[in-house]
Amino acid sequence: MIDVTVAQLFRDSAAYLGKSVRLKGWVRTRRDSKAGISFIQLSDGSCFDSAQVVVANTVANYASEIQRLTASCAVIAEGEVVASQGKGQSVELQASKVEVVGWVEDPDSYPIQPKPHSFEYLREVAHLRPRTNTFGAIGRVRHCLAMAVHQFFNDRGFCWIHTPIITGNDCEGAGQMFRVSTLDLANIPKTPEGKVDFSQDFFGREAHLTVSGQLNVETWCAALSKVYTFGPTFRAENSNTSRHLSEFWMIEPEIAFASLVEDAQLAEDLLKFMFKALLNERGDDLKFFAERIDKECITRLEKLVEAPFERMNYTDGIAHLEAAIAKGHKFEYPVSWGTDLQSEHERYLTEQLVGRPVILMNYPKDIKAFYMRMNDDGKTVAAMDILAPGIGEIVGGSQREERLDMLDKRIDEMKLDRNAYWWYRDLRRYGTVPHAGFGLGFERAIVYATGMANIRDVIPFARTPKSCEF
RNA sequence: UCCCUCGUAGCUCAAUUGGUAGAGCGGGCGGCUGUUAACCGCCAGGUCACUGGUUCAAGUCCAGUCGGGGGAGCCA
Repeated sequence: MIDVTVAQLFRDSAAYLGKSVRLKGWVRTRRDSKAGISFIQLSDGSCFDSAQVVVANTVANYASEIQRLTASCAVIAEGEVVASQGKGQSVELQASKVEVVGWVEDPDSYPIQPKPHSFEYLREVAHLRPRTNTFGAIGRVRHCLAMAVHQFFNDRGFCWIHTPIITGNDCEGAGQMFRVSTLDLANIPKTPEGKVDFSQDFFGREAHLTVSGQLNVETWCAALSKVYTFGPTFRAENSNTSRHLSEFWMIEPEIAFASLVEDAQLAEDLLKFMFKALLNERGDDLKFFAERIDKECITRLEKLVEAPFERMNYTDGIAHLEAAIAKGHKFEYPVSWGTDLQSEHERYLTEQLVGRPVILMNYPKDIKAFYMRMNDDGKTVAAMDILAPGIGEIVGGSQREERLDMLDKRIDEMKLDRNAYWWYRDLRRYGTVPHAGFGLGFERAIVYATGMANIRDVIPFARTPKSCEF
């Protein structure tokens, strides 16, 4: 008797023919034949497909238990692997014994049924949705992409740096932060001036959840040369869209002795590596997404992997948009050099003009962060965004300002406090070096790969404003 | 936060100008079949999101509240 997963059974079906094996999993459906046979679709999550377990009425608990099995009952099935007499599967398990490990109480109201459910509904039963086809596939795709990220960087000599989740910087500059505190909310200590006395808080100062590991990872970049972070990130913005989460995962590489050109190439190489791995390893799940979620998803990935990304200066992007307007294309918002692109503008460039991902580079300094490197024209900074059809911005990055005088100038211009950045500024005082990096939204990459419409459905437990039930 | 939209059985949805609340799936029982989202018959299952109002009469009209979704902004 050998323990096998469904994935192993189908991958090496010829080798298992005639062998006695044990499968463990959950019932998807049960079909009865009153001639004395029941068919159980058994899923263990190891691959997209479920296995067919054939149970004859000669099995001891056939009438007492097998015929009472409903969706999601947990069972252990033992028997011989035989060639299937039916269509739909190459092999099946001819059961000699089926042990019911866990029943479903009140099958009448069990929330997951063998039929399509709306994703909105499934979010309300997030603890049970992994048992559906779609979310099982999401789980495996997510894992595959995460492993590909680590393999990509490891192959290229990067070190994975575990940047902190809790940060004492209230100056990371990427948006609203969640406060971390152990103060008694009903009895908050105050200073003589009437302000909250954070010196009595856990860390003796204000603390928040990180909105980016970039500033921290730059310190390790200035010693290990090639580094990256891959971890959770938190934004307390009141964003209610299909592209935003309050807690999401981000990949942030940082490379020393590098410019924006190498940075953009790294981002392109990473995305292509991730999606190649997905095409190679999760064909079963992608096939499902192509059939049920988004017809284009496989061809879109194949196209992305093959063709070079389009590179375009911000200034040229504006020119393209103005040309489109001249030809009669209507945008809701006006286009002019110096303003940030609206969603509709990004969509036009990547979806209509190019039809592939676009790397937009060298943005006006006034719409970008203080740490981005000033270009020689004095008007633009060495920033880049990668815009992807269907989701918009998937990567945001830049070459960092490595010259202390220029960095200080930008900190002052943006009315930030130099002292708050003392250790970040130290990096420019002690062996500074040109360096660059970017942030890749992990869930946005999954959305792109699968064609799932809402980012809340590509993370196991979505955190969004007014939503933290599970 | 702003704009739009939706809320009816366990789930997916229907219910005409305001006039007794319906189907499919799922569940139970029975039938049939090496079945494939199986099929056929019967049965059970509803505070029509909540609160108030208009009306002889409200799932339907009005107001408010709560919740879901889409779009925008912010960004990844």
